[in-house]
Amino acid sequence: MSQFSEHIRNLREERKIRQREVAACLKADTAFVSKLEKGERQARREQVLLLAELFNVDKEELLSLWLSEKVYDLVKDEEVALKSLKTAVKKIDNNKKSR
Amino acid sequence: MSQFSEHIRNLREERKIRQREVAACLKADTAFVSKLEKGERQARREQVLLLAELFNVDKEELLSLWLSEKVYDLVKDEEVALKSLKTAVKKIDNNKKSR
DNA sequence: ATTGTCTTGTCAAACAATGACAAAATTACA
DNA sequence: TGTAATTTTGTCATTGTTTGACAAGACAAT
Repeated sequence: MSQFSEHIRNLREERKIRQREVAACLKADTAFVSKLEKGERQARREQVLLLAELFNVDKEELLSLWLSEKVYDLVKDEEVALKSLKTAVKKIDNNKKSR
Repeated sequence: MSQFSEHIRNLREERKIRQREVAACLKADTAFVSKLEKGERQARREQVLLLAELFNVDKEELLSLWLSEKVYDLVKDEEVALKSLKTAVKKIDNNKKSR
């Protein structure tokens, strides 16, 4: 269970819709949706946008949550995780300034 | 050119060794090393450790630089990059506390 | 017991990454 | 300039990973 997967499950349950409907929106089957909601599969970017539309939530918010999950997965097993993230933040800050 | 790739090139040049020797250390060919140094290939974790040994630098430092590069690559094209990184940092902080 | 919903296991197809090779380009220097 | 060493580029088969489909099982509600 990840932040993102819990979130989309919550959204779906709040709206009282079935996995089948989410599946239709993503053109996938319910097994796939089940796995998304349990964090056993990662959504692709395009799917995140479709979900945001379906649930009528802010796309940037949902994308951000999705991306942070991917980042977390990338670094979670490393001692140097925090340090690396901070370095990455600096790099992005620098790029922003120079643009 | 990435931070990491520039760094390993600098290390090599400081020590005045050839790509051929780096290649031997990694059991690869010089073409591969060239690409590493130009950021056209990403090193694997194991290779980073070998490089740290070869250049006699701190493994954690080098791993950290390598990982931050991967993080950066993951988020660099997204508007929500910074926000996502900050969310990931929080998640790691939380995990630390709870352990 | 039947129906609808969700979950699990498995697998082939799609996709991406790696490392090898050959050949071209560049550099060093006799 | 010639040539030997080094580095770079392009290409490609191999390998590894991810995705989404299917079938079957579990669970819940009635």
